[in-house]
Formats: sequence, C-alpha cells, structure tokens
Amino acid sequence: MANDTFTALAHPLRRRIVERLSGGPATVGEATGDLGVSKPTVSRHLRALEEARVVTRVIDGRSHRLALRPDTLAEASKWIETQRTRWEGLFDAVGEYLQEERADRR
Amino acid sequence: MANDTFTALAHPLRRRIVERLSGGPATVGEATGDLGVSKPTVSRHLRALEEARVVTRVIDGRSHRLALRPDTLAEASKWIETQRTRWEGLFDAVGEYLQEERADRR
DNA sequence: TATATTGTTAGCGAATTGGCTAATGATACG
DNA sequence: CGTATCATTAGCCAATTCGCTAACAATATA
Repeated sequence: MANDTFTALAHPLRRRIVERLSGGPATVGEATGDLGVSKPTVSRHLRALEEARVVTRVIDGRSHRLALRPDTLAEASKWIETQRTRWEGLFDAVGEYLQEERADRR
Repeated sequence: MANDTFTALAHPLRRRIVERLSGGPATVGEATGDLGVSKPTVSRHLRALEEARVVTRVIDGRSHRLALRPDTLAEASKWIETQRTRWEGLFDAVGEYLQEERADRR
C-alpha cells in the first residue's frame, strides 16, 4: 500500500525536503528556510509527503515537528531492488547473448 | 544526473511496465498486452521511461526491444537508502528521547 | 508493388499540479 | 485581552500530464 511514495519523491523540492529531514526532524519554518519558496508551498509539499507516509507530523502547540518514516522509504527502495535484481538474475541464468546486450547498455 | 527517475516511476502504469520488463526485454506490443490502455499510450510511457534512462531501446527492423537499465534503478534505490540510513543513524548516536519518537511513528 | 505489421506523431480535451498572495486558525506571551 | 508567531486554507492562474483516436512512417512479406 501507499505506493505513491514515488509520486511523493518525484518533485525536486520534496526530495530536498527529505534530504533536509534525513538530518533530523524539523518544523515547517525550518524546512522552508533555504528552499526559495513560500511557506504555504512547503506546507503543501509536506502534506503530500505526509499523505504518502514519507514523513510523520507531531504537533506540539503551534509548531509542527516533521520526521522521516524509514519504513516507507525502505518499502520503496525494496520495490526498486526487487525489479533490478530480478532483471540481473536473468543474466546469471542465461549468459552469452544477453551479456552482449548488457554491454550495449553502456 | 537523471534524477527524474522518480518521476518516471511515479506513474502506476509505468511501474507495471517496469515489473513486466524485469522479467525480460519486450517489444512495445508485448508490453501493451494486458495493460488495458492503447498502444500509443504505452509508447508514450516507454518514451518517458527511456528519457529517464530507466529503460533502453534497441530497434531491430520494425520492432523495438525494450530493456531495463539496472544502473539507473540502482542509483534511485541508493538515494532512498542514503536518506533512510542517515535518518536511522541519528538514533544510534542519540538514544532515549528519539527512541520514544521512533515508537510514536508506529 | 501492394498489403500487413509494428510503432510513433499529431492533436484534442479533461484533470492535476505547483506556485503565489491574502486571509484564517490556533497557540503563546506580554 | 491584544499581539506576535507558526502554520494551514482559499482561491487564482499557468503549465503539465494522461488518455484517446486518427493519421503517418517504416519495415517486412506475398
């Protein structure tokens, strides 16, 4: 479930936010800091990340503390690795002909 | 480079195509098969995947052979894992307080 | 050369996305 | 209570995305 993790990570700004949060939790204001966009915009992106379960929000008074959800990130990278290793597995099984194609891919 | 890998993977249909291709190369027609959309639509998605370097295309006469690019997939999953492990690393370093937050995230 | 096969391009509309500013909510603090 | 602070909501507009059908391009085959 929650497979629009990739949709959440598709936007460059949201990836920058994730990179920011990987260094520790932050408030909306802190996350907005150096991104060069307005706070409502960041708020919107954080909501998208939250709905995709890439981040969690803990509301403490008037400040919101945003944090990454490693479980969701793990799911996403696992999906990718599943596809990649399945593909790679083809070569282990077959050999010659496919190995050439592999070289083609530069 | 090629960081819109996530944009490429954001679309459900494109993920299905990737899953299909992880089982081996396929032509446009083969990829279209059971997806329930028109061939021009699949053609378009394949082009998107190609531009994002998620797949390569080898044209052989009138049929195009599409194949996954494991290198691009590896880059993407690596980015995710970098963020995730950086986040996880915070807990190894700190402890108590953050451990509680960790439990909150269910 | 005529026809079939494989795929792309063109062009259309509906829907979604992403940014902004202005206004609103809600909590903290003097 | 009044004001500042942290954040979301509302509403607008431009741009992009996604699907379709119809038409075209290119290669194979009879």
